[in-house]
Amino acid sequence: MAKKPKRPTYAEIAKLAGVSEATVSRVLNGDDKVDADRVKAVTDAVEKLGYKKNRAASALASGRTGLIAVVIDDDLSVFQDPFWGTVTNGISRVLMENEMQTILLVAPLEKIDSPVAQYLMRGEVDGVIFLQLQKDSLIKKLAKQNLPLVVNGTPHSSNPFAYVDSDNAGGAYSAVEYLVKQGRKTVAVITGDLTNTAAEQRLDGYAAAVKFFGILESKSLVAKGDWTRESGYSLANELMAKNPELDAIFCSNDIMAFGAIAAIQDAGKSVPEDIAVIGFDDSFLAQNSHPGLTSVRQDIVGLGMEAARMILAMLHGDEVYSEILPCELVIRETA
Amino acid sequence: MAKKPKRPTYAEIAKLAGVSEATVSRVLNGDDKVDADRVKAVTDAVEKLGYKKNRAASALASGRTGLIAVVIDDDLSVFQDPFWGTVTNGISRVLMENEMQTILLVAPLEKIDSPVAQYLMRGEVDGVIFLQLQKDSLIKKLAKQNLPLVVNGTPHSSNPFAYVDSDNAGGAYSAVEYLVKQGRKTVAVITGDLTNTAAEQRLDGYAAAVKFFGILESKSLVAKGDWTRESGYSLANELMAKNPELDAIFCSNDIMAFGAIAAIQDAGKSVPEDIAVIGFDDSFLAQNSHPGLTSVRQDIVGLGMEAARMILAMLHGDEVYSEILPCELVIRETA
DNA sequence: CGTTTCCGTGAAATCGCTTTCACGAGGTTC
DNA sequence: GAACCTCGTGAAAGCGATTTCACGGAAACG
Repeated sequence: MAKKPKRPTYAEIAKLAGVSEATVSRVLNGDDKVDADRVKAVTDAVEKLGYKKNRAASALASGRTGLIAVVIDDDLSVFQDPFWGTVTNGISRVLMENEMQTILLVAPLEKIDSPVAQYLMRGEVDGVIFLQLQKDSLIKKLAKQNLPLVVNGTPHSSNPFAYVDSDNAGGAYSAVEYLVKQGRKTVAVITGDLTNTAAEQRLDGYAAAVKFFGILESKSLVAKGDWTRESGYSLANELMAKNPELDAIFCSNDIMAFGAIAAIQDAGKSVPEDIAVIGFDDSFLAQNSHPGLTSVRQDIVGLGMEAARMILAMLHGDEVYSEILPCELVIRETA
Repeated sequence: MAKKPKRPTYAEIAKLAGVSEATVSRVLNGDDKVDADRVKAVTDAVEKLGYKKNRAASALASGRTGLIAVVIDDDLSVFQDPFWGTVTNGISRVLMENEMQTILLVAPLEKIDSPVAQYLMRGEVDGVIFLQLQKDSLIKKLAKQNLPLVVNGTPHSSNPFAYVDSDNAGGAYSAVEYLVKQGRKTVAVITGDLTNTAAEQRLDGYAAAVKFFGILESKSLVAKGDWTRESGYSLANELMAKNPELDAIFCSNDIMAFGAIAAIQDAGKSVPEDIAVIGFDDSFLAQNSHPGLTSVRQDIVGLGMEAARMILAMLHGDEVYSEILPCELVIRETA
């Protein structure tokens, strides 16, 4: 057990500042209607004593815990992809700056009455940030309880909660735009799992660009992948077989892009000379591969920071709107 | 603000069970000297009311917060490597099962009086798990405060705190052993940054195996890298230049292994026919590369789970010893 | 059989902060 | 100038658990 070095309390501050504890509380919680002199007396005393609020006491008295839960659905993807860890870093930073604590909930929450769900509904935290979309039913129930809540990623339906997401469509659009400006005429796409909104949006961005720039539109240029390397490999082969003119492929993530590159090379063609390839995510993989993968970068830390700011705003009682963060094309060797 | 659905308190339980609140507390905290009948009455009442302890109240009264901090030094590596996120997952799982909360502290804590350090010393958490070695001075100071504390990774000096780590030396040893059994005669090593104990241990494991199996020992076979792809690339070139007989390279991480493979291929040789390559970490990269990288896998989730168990044991007042988790060689195509 | 010890138990104090409520001084209003 | 507000302030009542302390009965002792 940790030895508890006696910490100062309101009692000491109040005595030192010559005011009541109630006033100390008011000052420390930013109540504006306190005489300026007393505010100064209190802040001075706080400074002098090196006072820090006792969170437990504060939580007990106010009902606000100072905790924000970050909920990660515990499937394997989390274990292999640094994406969520990075988002969480962004969240933690912002919350810490605001004297809030980030508590991590890594657990499957299939059912609406799973332990995690109950935990959240019990009011043990002041707000929740979901990484990855969870069952709508749970989220709706929590929202109905008035629990401030932000989701990372775009939800399917229009829902009563705020979300943050990258501009998937815009990122895809800029990838295709770049390919066109490089003189590519026949640009295919390998999508992610289309039950996922990000995959959908990336496809939309591709389609919009193809239309806008007037290059070949064809069903045979759209291959439905599932984010895996294998799907990238086999679909690239299919695309090449069906479209002899093919000179570029936009892949909805980096992993599939690597699969596609392997297929292209195995077919005796070269990247980017014969066929250009662009991925999405600008993952560690893309940065360290050989040749370097041209890819669409998302501001992942930014997603986390923004989510945290939104939660804080909600706690503060402000109206909060969903946000879309821009993506940026990082040009390397494959396109 | 979340609407607080009125939760039951000790008062209700006490009334329903026909005992005093003190007894309720005793039962709920596992005090053994309570009459069996009353224990049953209380547990029944708890069950019936669906009671859950209010953490804030409990923390205030007992001085135990129920929080364990996970401290991640916030440099960029954390953002790009899923390693720490994975460890954290393991930690969170175990803690949650034990009704403890994992709070995440992502921040640089250079100085001994950084905000994070102060936070920890203030007794806001019941224990700390450090990911990655921090300044010894801070850790020692915390240990002196009797704050339960576990470190992930092996510390340099013998220190008064417990740690968990993978068997880096053993993993390296088994990689070299495998290479030898495959008939390789001249096995080089590319080390990580040797100021890091993991890098050191991996080198030690390599050296031990080389000695044990009686293959060529030579300074020219030891190249000091720094974990980066570039160092892997250039050092592989150097190794090939200095050792025409070279037929295998053990790299202390996967990234450098990819650099080495690129160098070997650029030199017109093939992997694994001419030169076999083994990495370390069995990262996402290794699993998705082409050809698949043979690599030493650590039980990363296990590291986290073990660290959490150790902290819990400490909280429980048990004696805790450092632990070393075994590694496993995952054979793919590069060796 | 009187006396000491042991133990399970409940009453009540306590942890440190928040918040309600009432009070009094100073300002308005008619 | 009486009646009515307004507004900053302090006293005090919680928040919901834990823990100390003292009590009474049972067991053990002499």
